[in-house]
Amino acid sequence: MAEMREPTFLVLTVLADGPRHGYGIIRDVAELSGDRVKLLPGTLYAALDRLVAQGLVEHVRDEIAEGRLRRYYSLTGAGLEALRAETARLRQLATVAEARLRAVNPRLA
Amino acid sequence: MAEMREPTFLVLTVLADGPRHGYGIIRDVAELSGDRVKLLPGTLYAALDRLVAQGLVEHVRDEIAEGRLRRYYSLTGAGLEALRAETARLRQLATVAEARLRAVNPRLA
DNA sequence: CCAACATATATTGGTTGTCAATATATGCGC
DNA sequence: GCGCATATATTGACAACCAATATATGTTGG
Repeated sequence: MAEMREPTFLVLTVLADGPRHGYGIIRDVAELSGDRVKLLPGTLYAALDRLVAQGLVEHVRDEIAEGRLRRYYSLTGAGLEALRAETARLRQLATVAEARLRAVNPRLA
Repeated sequence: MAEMREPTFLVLTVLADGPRHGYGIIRDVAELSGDRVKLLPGTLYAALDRLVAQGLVEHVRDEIAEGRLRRYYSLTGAGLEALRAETARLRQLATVAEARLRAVNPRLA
């Protein structure tokens, strides 16, 4: 699996909690990231199409709520595995960088 | 500061340990990542130019070792801060995703 | 009542960082 | 002398993202 960027990672993370529709994902990503990441429509819908094509996400159903169409998406098994792998990679990156940063501090103190 | 990709992040992480020349960064990044990330020359030198232009890295000196030129680069104060911020962001991402993944497991077991 | 705003999906054009490939040159080992 | 590690550099292509715009419905406030 190729490199995954932050917006894509957060989409998968949100979907790990259960099916969501596009706009719901935008809201949840904003909340999950403390309003740091606000997905733009172009980013989100392109990401969903891509993730479906990659088999990490599937389009599960459509709903009409309050007159508006909602397209629901869900994580696949492969998507869950990809999220696990990606999370482990991020954790490892943070861990090695933190070790280096701890080693740097004393020299500056 | 805009989004930082993995190769760029690892370059900063390596430089947190002290000045390095380009090829040394390539070697250290490979080692640091357990051979998972092997920087290509195009990626590295473009990243160094960009980081210098952004003020996160500076070109400190040149050496000639065994007949070959070595261009040494070092983290700036801004670069160290950027690395700290980026590391915190990665840790936060990993943490929230891990929480969701822990919540998902029981439903599947 | 209508204007602004939230909800909801979609497309288009541009930017950016990376990959892939190629280039050049030196030192070392076989 | 040939290949390999060392060392820097450039070019073209691609993938994901941002910015902007578009369309349409429901809700809320003046």
